[in-house]
Amino acid sequence: MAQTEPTPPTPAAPVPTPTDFIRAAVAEDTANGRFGGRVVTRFPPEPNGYLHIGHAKAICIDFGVAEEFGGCCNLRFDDTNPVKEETEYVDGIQADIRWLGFEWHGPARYASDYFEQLYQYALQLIRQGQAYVDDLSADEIRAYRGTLTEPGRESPHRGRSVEENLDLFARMRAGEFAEGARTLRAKIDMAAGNINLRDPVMYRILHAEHHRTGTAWRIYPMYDFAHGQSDSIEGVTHSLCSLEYEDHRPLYDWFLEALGIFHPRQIEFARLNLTYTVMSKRKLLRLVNDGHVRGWDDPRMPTLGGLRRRGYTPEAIREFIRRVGVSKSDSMAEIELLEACLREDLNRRAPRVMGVLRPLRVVIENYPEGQVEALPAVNNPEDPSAGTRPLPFSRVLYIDQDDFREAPPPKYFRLAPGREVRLRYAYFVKCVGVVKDPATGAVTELRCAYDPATRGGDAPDGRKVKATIHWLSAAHALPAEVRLYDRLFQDPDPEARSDFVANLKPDSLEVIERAWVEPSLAEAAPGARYQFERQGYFCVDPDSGPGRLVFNRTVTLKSDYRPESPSQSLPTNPVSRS
RNA sequence: UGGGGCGUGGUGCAAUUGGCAGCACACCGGACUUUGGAUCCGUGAAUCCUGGUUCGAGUCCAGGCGCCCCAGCCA
Repeated sequence: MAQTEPTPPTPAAPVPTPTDFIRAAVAEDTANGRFGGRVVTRFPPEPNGYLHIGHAKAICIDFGVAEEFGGCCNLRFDDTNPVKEETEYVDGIQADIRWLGFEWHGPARYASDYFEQLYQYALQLIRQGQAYVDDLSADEIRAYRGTLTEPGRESPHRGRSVEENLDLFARMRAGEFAEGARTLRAKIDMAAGNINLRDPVMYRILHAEHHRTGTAWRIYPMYDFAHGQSDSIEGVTHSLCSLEYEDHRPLYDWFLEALGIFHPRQIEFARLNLTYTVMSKRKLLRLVNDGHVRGWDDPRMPTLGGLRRRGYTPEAIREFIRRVGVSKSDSMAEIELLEACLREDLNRRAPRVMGVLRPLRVVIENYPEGQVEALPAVNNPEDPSAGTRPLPFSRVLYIDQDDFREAPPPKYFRLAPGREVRLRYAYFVKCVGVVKDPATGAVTELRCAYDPATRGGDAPDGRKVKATIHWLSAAHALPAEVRLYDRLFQDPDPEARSDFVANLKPDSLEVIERAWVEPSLAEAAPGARYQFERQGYFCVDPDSGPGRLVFNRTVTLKSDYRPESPSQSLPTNPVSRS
């Protein structure tokens, strides 16, 4: 019998209202006194890759359910396959979970902590005549397994005596046999409709070095034999996992039942899918290895590291997961929902600053040469306590090229020849001249006149302007590199394609080498998030250093204005689908 | 008749377990605005199909249809 690890008694916590089928099931178990009212869950990542937004859903469910029911959640690395797993990922995964805002109960655990106990369990099944050593090769096992519609055949070694099985299994452990030479199998039912029950492999021989147990073991348990028993050893009450394990539940239950040990309840939910992105580790790995992105934490990646670098907040991600809900139907959440959660969060907390991405020089002809004045700008209209900061204003400014049209289309309210607009927190200015490059005809400079009476942005005569644009004093602006990200794929469901790589957007990253930001950003620290007024949310990339500012555009602001041609709509805005 | 699961507006989730189909995102329109942001108001839009039970069905029953997962010594 396994000792169930003592877990803190669950206090008479207020039972939360069930909001989904899992919480309803847990609430029912709690009410019925099943598991003595305890609630213990676990998050069981395999340390063979970095966590992504799909894992965030599992994390929020595993940790969230435990927390809501006054229980606890373990972190257990499912490290039963030494050839794929690495310590590097163990650290990254822990950091990501903590960044998301969760803390596991006690130390991080490992399935490999239980290898000896698992071995003893295997011995028990052999003695009970419910497991046997098979000499069939991998190919033979596959052939004997049958197909989805035809039953399998029993292995010729299925009838070995307990003694022989015990001997052979001990020798497997001792390393007497070559990799793949033998396996330990559960004796269940080769005719079962559920293929998982056709004498599943429990142990395979692997002469590989394990990231934690080194070369102590030559045999390693398969997922099915390790997971449920690990849950049992840890006293997990509710083992929440994704839908593809539904077919494994009969096997999960079978092992626990045969062993006669503490029997947790496995409940499955649909994993998260997101439009315009891929979620499988294999595909993400390929994006990294083939150089389609700059690494696991490329801001275009749906990895938690990528989202973090992009400027996402853990709060936004958790809110997104909450809104997506939990169910058993395969579904694909829209990236727009994630972005909505992000904007909601950032709108509340991100300080506003001025940033000019594509500068257009503006000379205020009637503003005194050499004069500089500091105009107060509101740091966050959503948060009065954030105060104001001084913004330097002078004769030569930068505005964004987008904010001027020599021939403005209808509904375009910004600057144009003869038109007056407000420079935010500064003055009304009117465009009185346009300077062009004689060779190309490109607009290189605007000549404007300001109205001194409108200082701060209000006209005493009550005159109105239809647009307010952002600006920077050219002499005071700081240069910055700005990286604009678009979604990685053109198709909302790139995983549906046979070759998802063919669906990559060719220009998902645009680097603006020389953009300008306001001087208050001189000391901006990596990770800091800002709203560049009228443009979007940006964060300081870790590539920044002393004297070098690099910003990532996290997400654009929503805008009612749609340029003339639909193809010019803001890049991160949704492609409309019918 | 291989096994398992799932079908509610464009998307994701609800519906007191048989009682007026609701919320969010998206979309569209309007108000307001010193961010074409935010905020506020509003429109449109759904129960896979066919039968049955019932005063009443998204919910119960029967039969269809569609989609997803499973044939690793991966997890």
